[in-house]
Amino acid sequence: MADEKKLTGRDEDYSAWYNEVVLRGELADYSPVRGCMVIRPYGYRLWELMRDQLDRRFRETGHQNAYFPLFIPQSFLSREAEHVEGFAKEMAIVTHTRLKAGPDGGLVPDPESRLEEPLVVRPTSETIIYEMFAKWVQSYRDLPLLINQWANVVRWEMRTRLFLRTTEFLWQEGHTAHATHQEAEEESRRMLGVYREFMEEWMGMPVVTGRKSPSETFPGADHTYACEAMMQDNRALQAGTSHHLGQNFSRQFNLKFATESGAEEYAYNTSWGTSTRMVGGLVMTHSDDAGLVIPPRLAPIQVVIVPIARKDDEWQTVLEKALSVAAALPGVRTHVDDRRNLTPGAKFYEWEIRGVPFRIEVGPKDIEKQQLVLARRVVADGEARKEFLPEAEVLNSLPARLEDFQEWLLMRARERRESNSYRGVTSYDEFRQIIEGPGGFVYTGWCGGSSCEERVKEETRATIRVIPDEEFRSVETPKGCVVCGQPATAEVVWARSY
RNA sequence: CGGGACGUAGCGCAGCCCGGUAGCGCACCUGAAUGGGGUUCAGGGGGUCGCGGGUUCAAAUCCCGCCGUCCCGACCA
Repeated sequence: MADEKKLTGRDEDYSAWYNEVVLRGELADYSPVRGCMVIRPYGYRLWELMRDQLDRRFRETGHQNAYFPLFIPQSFLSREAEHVEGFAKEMAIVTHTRLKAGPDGGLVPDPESRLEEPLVVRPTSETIIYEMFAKWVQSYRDLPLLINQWANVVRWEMRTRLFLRTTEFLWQEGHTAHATHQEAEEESRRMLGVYREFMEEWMGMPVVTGRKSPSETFPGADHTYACEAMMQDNRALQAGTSHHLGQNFSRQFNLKFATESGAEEYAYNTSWGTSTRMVGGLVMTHSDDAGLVIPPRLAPIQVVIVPIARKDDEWQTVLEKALSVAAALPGVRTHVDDRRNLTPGAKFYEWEIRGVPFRIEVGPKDIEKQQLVLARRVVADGEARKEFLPEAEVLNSLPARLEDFQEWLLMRARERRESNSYRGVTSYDEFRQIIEGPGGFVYTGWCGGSSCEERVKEETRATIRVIPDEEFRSVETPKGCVVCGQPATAEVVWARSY
């Protein structure tokens, strides 16, 4: 029976392991609607903590929140040709506004209520937002216009997976309008940097940043930047994107402004987004065979305190001590597990599967010795799982220990990524052996041709994740394309992805 | 839309081949003892066996049809 409670091992079946960790960690649950997800309170709190951090950064960089409609007139989508082509195949469409009794006793849409123009449920909001921007912008003095929206969107994907690809998901989409190409370019780079900083410093999830190849560019964008993280099965996860839209949308939505010299010009737009998918990335970056591992800065509960007692009179004393320990940790998100009907061991397992960074145990023996038992969710090889420390030391050192653990998780993830990255690969055979074997990030030269990219995708299911930014590039300039051998125009990162 | 599997209690499953009182584990409820790594014992509640039809004295079990779910592909800004 103990076996039943164990998780599927990470290395045995990664998908099953991931699902179990998410479900049993109580982040989310399946919903009656296929492909949709219920985010449970614990998972939602985690999302709120992420959201608050990002939102603060958006405000610090001059953005304001606003809200736009869920429904978009179908015709809006079709104004930008590439945009509609990219999204047309995964859309939910509203065509009627009433139901009536059908011939079989069930309900059918009332034909008389058919909408003249169908509404699509937003898969992203560029069209409706730039329609509004066009009304708001008259002069260069109205620019830049820096808006962000927290919302839900719907994309009717064929196959879904908790947090990583759900039919409906929560996200944030920033939309901006600028007077010049350069300003828009700076904006899209700036917001990519905001994402990267958040992912590394708060999620402990290192990312490779760079530009997308044309085939992976957002439909309607001039070019797209992205943050790519490596999961524990060595596949890539696109965790955030930032698009420079050029004047593609402003031309279609008539978003014009008067310049200083009185001339009329189309604005330059950017859009950028991150979603609840980041929660999945967090899970697949740190968690282990015992369950979730949540970095301290984002953990809904940072320290759980478990009182331990045999008899009722002991319980009162021990519980009071547990509460006083919690009170002595201001600014730390603590939780005292005062449930009387569970054994301590059962509680330990439960808080481990929920990824709480630190656990403090308080028993009669500890009170006597003025000590506490401290356990970190994950320790380095060879380190003790539990420490018996004087109470004062635990209280004084906890804030620093939380920060240490945060840093340690990032470092561990970075080391894992680097040991599964292959630089300077020149032979296609070697390339295939890596992708089809252990997997990982493979850095090679690329001629820039889409046919080489397509061939790799067909043969290995790997794609170009990014044309990496300078700091991620290997030292030598790539000599030739790993596929066709022609002169390379850039170094690229290949991987199988989610 | 192709290939494969599965549908029995909230969850995980056995039973089906060979038709005959619907079972097990976990979870849940009650009581007692327990409590420093998944406590133990005793008692209890919970089911149109995915749906429809057929064969039969009798169907979870055999036959036919349908529906649904999952996995692998295709798809995935």
